[in-house]
Amino acid sequence: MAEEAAVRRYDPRAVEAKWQERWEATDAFAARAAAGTPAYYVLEMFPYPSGRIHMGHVRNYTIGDVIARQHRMRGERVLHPIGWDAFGLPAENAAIQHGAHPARWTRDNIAYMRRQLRRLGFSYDWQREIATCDPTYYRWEQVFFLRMLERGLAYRRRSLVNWCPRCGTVLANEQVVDGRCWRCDGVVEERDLEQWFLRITAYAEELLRDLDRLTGWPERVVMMQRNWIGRSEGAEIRFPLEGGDGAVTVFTTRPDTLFGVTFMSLAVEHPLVERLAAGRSSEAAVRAFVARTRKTPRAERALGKEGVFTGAYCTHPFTGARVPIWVANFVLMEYGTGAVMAVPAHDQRDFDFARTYGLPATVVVQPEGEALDPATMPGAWEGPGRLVGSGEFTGLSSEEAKRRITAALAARGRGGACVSYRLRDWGISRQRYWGAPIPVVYCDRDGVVPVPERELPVVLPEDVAFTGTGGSPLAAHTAFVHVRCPRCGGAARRETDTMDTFVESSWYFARYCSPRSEATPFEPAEAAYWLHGGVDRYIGGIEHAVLHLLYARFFTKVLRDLGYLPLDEPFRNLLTQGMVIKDGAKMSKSKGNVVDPDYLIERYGADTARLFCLFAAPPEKDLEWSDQGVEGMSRFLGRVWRLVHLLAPRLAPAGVPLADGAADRDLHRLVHGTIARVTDDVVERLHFNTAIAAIMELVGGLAAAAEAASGAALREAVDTLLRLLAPFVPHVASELWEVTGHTEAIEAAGWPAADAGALARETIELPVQVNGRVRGRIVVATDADEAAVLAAALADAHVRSHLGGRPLRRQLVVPGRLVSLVV
RNA sequence: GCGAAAGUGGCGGAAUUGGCAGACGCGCAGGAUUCAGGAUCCUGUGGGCUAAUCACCCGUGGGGGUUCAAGUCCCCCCUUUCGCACCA
Repeated sequence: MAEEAAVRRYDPRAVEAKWQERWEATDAFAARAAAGTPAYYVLEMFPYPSGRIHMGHVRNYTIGDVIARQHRMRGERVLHPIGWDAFGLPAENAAIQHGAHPARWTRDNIAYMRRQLRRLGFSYDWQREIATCDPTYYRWEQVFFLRMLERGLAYRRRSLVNWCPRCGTVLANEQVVDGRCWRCDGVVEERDLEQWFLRITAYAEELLRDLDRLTGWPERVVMMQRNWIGRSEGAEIRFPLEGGDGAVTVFTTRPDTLFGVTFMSLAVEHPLVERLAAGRSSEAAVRAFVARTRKTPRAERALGKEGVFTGAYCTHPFTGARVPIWVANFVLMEYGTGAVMAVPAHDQRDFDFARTYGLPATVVVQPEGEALDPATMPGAWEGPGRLVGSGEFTGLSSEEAKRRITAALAARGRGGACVSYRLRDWGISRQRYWGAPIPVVYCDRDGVVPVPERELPVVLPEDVAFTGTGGSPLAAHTAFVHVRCPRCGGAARRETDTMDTFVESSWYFARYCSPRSEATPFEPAEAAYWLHGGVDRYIGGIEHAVLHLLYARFFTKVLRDLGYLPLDEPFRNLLTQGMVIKDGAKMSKSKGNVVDPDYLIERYGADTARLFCLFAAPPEKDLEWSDQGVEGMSRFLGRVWRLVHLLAPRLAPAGVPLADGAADRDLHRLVHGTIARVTDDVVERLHFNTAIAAIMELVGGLAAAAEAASGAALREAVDTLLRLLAPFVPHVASELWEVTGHTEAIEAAGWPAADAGALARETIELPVQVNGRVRGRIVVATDADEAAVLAAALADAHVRSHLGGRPLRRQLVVPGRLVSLVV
């Protein structure tokens, strides 16, 4: 085409730089509250400043940006902030290995990544940027900690932690993968340390109950949290020790099997073990077993059930029978009471253990239509049935027996109903430098003393030495460690552990409402406006399904109870985006299959990168990387660029009426059909791939109709096309908006509304089925009645030949859909 | 083992409430333009049968069922991915 030579070439670099500068200069995406105007808060999980962004970030933030931009165009006030989850171990490792101070390393990384995010054109309110390593941020975290300490929600206790000898540090549970360190792959050991805990278990019931309210969350995530909290209803039962001194208390979900108990199993860490074995012939064997088991990593313990008899007995609460007490490697001290009543006939673990050690089994639950025999059973019967050999409870169903036995235990003072959770309190102490200091000191006289609030923040000192050996550098910083006791003024020692970085990410979403506020963490008016019932849309990876998303829910409830936030749940709607896959595996440095976003922006531009991430798959599914797919998106934008330039001189001014005639009417209909589809896809379904497909069809239709359509119809079509494109590819849409004569920013143009009238058609084509197969198509008036449609169907020659003159057994007209004939 | 999600052309994917399977893109093929390549534009593209882009048959992991009509609903099975994993 001769005209094409005149069209300016599409140069993404120049276009994108131009608009990014303009957005920055005008602070275009500042979130400003406006009473009476709807607020919309869209948030993507903030990044760890690792050095460079990866394609997963690009995908995550592009999804959020489309939503933010679309809501802005709908006239809502949008809060779309960004920040940095800036504390963490990699910064400290960089210091040890390369000598760069964690603060410096982190700041440099943030600077580089911030530039990358700007180059992608994300519409953040940069005035609200936060970094969690900033004392003005973690200061509030220290305040929260003190408040939790006052309420007993933070407490100190000795416990077993994961220790990686090769890294010389404690690891969080989530950093232990199959018993090995996630970074060096070394075998993780257990260590007994004093640790700070947050009492998340106090909120177990509410955290579980409120899952039902999270209707905007993926069912999968709700399920994972439900399993993680792991609520079990059952009974606590006390078995008095023989000799009259105390009892073994167990938790069981199967009180109905109580009469089938043939022994007890205690965890090796159980406090009774030592006392029970003391002075007996079994003492040496028990000690050896306990010592050996405690040295064995959890993962290896699971390989076989082992145990040893303590020599001691307890007494059955109903029968008075002697029950031997064993120590077993598979019993967990952290769950229930650390002691299990063993019922080999009705629990597979007990069955296996009993087989190994020749212990007896007693059947007390008989399944319908079967007679179990302990001698011949291939395994335990764990299902329901009717009770046998269970005294006064014999004959009851297992469900009924659970209730009655629990009640009888309570009446005798031998136990009662009990609820147990799998959820454990959250250990937040980290023997690491690069984290928020825990604001307490230890005084020989006064014990644990909180740092007075007026002295906060306890600032993390920067003048420390990184040797990589001998524990946290903080412990060697004498000015930091040696302090006066705030209570007695005597010599005291400061806590040198820092907080788990998951603490910072548990409340950052709320800080964005008033990130510079110094008087209070959350200004009530701002929080009320933006957080009306939670973040409207939260977007991030499924890997946080339990940890971060559970901690943030917990923190929100605590902050509510402390009077800081009027909020029960942090995230109203959650979108978990899939991974970015290449050559069949998740993109990762170790697999060598990463695509560098910088390269992509350099070669194709940010708009192409964004468009590809959105088009290749719906957001919740994994995205398969395709170099050719990227080319395709680049081609599409080039086509739009040329088409709009070509049509620009022909566009009528706004307000000129459409011409009569099919050309304008058809284009008008296509335009409004596209608006309806794209709006539904973006707002309701969040399926950007089909939204983009619809826009592509509009581009195709527009190109085909261009010659016959009037300047007015072209104006409507081109303006609409650009507005629909704006959230996805904001730079090129902005540029073309200018090219087509607009002086106002495209963001101000608003989101187009579909005109239902434009979609109306005079005629409609319907398929006609004969015996369930399509045998013809008829064109009828849209408002034709059933008889007219049927007559048209029966008049179709091809349909008639398939009917073969046979009488109709059934005829069906589904209005607007099809005609179905049966012979 | 328990729990969940998924399985559709050569590939990514679409089909929103049971109503024309394969939208859109990639790839491929043919053509136009071009010295050539690239770029761009046009046409075709599930399989079979066929001279045919007529018609007909088959087709959404496999097998059965419900229905005028099933990718979609029901039952059984297979495969893959993810999560939890001795939780008493």
